[in-house]
Amino acid sequence: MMLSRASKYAILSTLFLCEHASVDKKISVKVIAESIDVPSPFLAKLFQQLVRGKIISSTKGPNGGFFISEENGKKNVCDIIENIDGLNKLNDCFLGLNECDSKNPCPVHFIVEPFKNSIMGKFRDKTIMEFAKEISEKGRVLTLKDIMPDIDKKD
Amino acid sequence: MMLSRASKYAILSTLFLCEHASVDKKISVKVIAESIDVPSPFLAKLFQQLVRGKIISSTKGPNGGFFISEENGKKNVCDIIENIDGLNKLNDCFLGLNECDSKNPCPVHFIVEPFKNSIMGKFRDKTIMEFAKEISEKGRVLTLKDIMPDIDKKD
DNA sequence: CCAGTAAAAGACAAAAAGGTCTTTTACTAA
DNA sequence: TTAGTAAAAGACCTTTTTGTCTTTTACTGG
Repeated sequence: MMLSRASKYAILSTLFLCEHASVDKKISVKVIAESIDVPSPFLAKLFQQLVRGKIISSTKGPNGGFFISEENGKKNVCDIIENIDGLNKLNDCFLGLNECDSKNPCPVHFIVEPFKNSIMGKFRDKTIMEFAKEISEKGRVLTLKDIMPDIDKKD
Repeated sequence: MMLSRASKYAILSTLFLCEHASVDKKISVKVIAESIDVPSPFLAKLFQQLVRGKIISSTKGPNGGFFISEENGKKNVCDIIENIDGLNKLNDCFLGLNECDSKNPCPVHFIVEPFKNSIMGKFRDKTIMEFAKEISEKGRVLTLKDIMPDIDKKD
């Protein structure tokens, strides 16, 4: 039950887009990659997939870039994970057993289960837009480096 | 914060040894590998490391094999994880941020934190021997295939 | 002390994850 | 309509993880 680095990048950068981008303020991979501190060609690849999965949107050309459409904003974090890792990754047994449930639990099943439910709940209950909003209201910074580069003054 | 397959194998097979092996009933890699349903040369490698880390014990030759000494039995699950993956693997931020604490939490920090504490507690509070005992008392089977091969009738 | 057994050691192979680079396509503004 | 910009696509490389194989070493029972 754990996320690949790709998923983590995807979650962080999508939330980043929620906070900082919109239809008329698109952001390029390079800028996001630097803000989130992630290799940009790798992020570019990821973004292609997220676009195909309708998690984020993009337009090419000058003033092009990535952003969150209204439709995109309604997705939730589970959708992101599902799109990159497949949702089962989070549901899989902590110790890797392929049969593991309350009837036939692995040694740590009853420790892990409540957590899984709690986190999946959080990840499903709110849209990414709500999630991002909640985070920014709590004064939480999404970037690794808490220094925000001057994205906002462009345009 | 997640385990490699190696760690999972290590935990399962160590608990298996706790239940089924002792100084005068050593078990070979092959038997364990089959019971736990794990590739045996891979397990063999892992076991070498676990022996070096004093998590399990071994003797070569006829009637040789792996077992849990009294000293070994006092280790806990964290020791196993630490020996294979390094303990930080479990402590790392869920989203991969390298700065993530209550002062500067990642978006899911407060969801993940209680779980981490709870599971680490469970993994540290009991020795592997106690852990294994508790599991078998609860009628819990450790193997993937709940069919136990006929290890017990040997010797 | 010899034959056989089982782990130790370490070289090797395969697959997956992570990361990079180049070319093509689409768009926009001058 | 053309020049430049930025994503799309896909080939390619690197590292890590997982898994295999062969040889050596240690022990034991006869």
